[in-house]
Amino acid sequence: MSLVHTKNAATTSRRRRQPEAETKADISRERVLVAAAQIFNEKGYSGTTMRDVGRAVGLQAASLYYHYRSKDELIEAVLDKGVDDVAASVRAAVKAVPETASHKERISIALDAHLRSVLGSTFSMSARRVFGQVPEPIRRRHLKHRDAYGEFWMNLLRDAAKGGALRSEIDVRLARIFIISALNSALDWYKPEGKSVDQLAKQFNLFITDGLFSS
Amino acid sequence: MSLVHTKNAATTSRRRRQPEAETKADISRERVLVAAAQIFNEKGYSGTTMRDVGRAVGLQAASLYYHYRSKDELIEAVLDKGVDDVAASVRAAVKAVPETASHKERISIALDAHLRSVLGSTFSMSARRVFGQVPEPIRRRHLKHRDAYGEFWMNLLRDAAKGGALRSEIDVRLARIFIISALNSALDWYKPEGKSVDQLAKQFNLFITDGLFSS
DNA sequence: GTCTATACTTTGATAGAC
DNA sequence: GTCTATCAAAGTATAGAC
Repeated sequence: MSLVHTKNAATTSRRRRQPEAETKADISRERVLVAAAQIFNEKGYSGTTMRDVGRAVGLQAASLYYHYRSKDELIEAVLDKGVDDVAASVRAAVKAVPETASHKERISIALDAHLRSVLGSTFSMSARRVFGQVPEPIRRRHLKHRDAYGEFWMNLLRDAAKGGALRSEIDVRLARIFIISALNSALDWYKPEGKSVDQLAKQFNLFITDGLFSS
Repeated sequence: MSLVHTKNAATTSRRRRQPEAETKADISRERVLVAAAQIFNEKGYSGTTMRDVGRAVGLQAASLYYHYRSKDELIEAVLDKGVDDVAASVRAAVKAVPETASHKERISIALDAHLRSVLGSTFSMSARRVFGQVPEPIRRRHLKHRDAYGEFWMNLLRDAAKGGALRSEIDVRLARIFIISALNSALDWYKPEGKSVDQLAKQFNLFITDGLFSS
């Protein structure tokens, strides 16, 4: 039957009536993923060993291979979840904006949602940290997830530009990268002990939409 | 006599009249450093082996230990040179600005110099890439170099704020981090095939000082 | 599903000849 | 200064018992 490694094939021994009952395998797999995100975030890609991850979930390193084929498959899952979660969260926030809102309002909401989402997710923290450390093939595959989210922002900005909301000298493509990079940079230095995410979001919004200088 | 590992003790066998004649050791040490920066930048901290570095300079891995005590001493040198070079370059550019210049002009110059310097230096590229991967003690020591440069920017911005050039709602401390992070982010995605550094600098200047939205 | 045992590989670093 | 030889440690991954 070979159910191994096939996340939802484990529906066999289901006893409850929920359409998506979680098997023990599902649960372990999930716990491993969460722990991996945590540890990759702390120690980086090469710095994290399968033994580390195993210890964190109370399993032997060898047992992890029942859930993930390799360390690389594991980190790829972390990476992808990192950006997909943020993308979903921002899309939802923007979708909730009334049609009547201005371009600036819409983009402000998106900025805010991105920052909050990113700072609140171990997966995106982890993804940012290890992205540059991961083997090339993984990075290449993962890039598709980033690009999809990047496209979303491109549309947001293109609409604003068409509506005449943006400065005319601006290269929209560059602006998109600038925005996302600036927001993500918070992952490198933000410490919850200082400013609240709320205050941070307000300042970033100011920096990005209005700039630093007055008049 | 034990001259080993003491960079300038090698002045013993000097034959030329230059006050700083380079011994063979100096030359090798330098070549190793440059190669290391290159390779660390490509493969990251744990991804780079002493064998890799040795191969790049035509030495055996073991021979590197004549010039650097350890892999960590080597990467720390790369890290420090990365930020020190940029700092020196930006300080020089700002020093050359006429006293009569406005705060905005001064800061524009600094932005420009930082971006150019960072994109032109293998050391700063490498430093950015590996900073998050390096053992904690190294990172901690290295942080002093960053902080020194950060202070320079703080003064620049504080002056501008005092002069009333900045928007009053702005948190200067946060603005400093925002600026440096945004500029450095170019290291992650800039490709020489696209826009020129010139164009890039102009756009960044616009984004940061004036913001994205018109009026 | 998870364990124990272990094969295999790679790495940072040292010793000592030249 | 650089080489050859080598070691000890650590890591990924597999095999097979339970």
